[in-house]
Amino acid sequence: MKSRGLQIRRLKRDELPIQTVKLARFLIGKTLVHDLPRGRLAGRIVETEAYVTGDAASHTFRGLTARNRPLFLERGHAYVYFCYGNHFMLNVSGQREGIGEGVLLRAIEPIEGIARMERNRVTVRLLDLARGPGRLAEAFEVDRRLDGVDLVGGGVLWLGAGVRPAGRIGVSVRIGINKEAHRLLRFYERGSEFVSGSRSLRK
DNA sequence: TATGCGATATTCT
DNA sequence: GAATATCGCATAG
Repeated sequence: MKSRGLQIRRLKRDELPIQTVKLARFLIGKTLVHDLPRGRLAGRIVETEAYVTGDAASHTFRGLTARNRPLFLERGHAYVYFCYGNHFMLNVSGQREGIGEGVLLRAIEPIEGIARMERNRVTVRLLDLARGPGRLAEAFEVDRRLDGVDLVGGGVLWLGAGVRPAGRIGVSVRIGINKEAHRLLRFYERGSEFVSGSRSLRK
């Protein structure tokens, strides 16, 4: 008996705030979906970080390069890059075309395709499937082939409306950076066990 | 719980 | 050649 999964409505670009920090907050509770030939991977976004203009921690701090080009696309495009020689990171561009800003997706609560995520991650611990940006990309089979795709344009990797309302949203400093470490640009669903970082970073 | 470390590829200096 | 938006494992307390 094949599961039909739940209905998830695709978000339209018009629904995305035209401001990266607002988008980072907006995306908490929304859905990330990757439709693959053998099934769907989906989950609730529970943790994000914003990277904005003038931010030394942003990949666009020194302007447009071949790598960061997707961040300069109209809001809602994917920027996927390879980090620390091991992991892919998935970002959503957050501004009007020509402005290089984005939102890093840091953690997801798995909803659909869990068995496949377990295989992708070589772990059966539900909490660890997509808790952290590198794990998230691995669970969702996101790699550089998806760099630059439109997440609100009808493709296989897309943003959907929330299947359950977001809880209270917490704000904190970002994780894993050295520059601009004081800025409060990390957003998360408070109390969620699917959020990365230490316990204090989930409260 | 917290800290430390190695692995590893790509980008930019 | 240095830096890096990480992870998983090890060890200590």
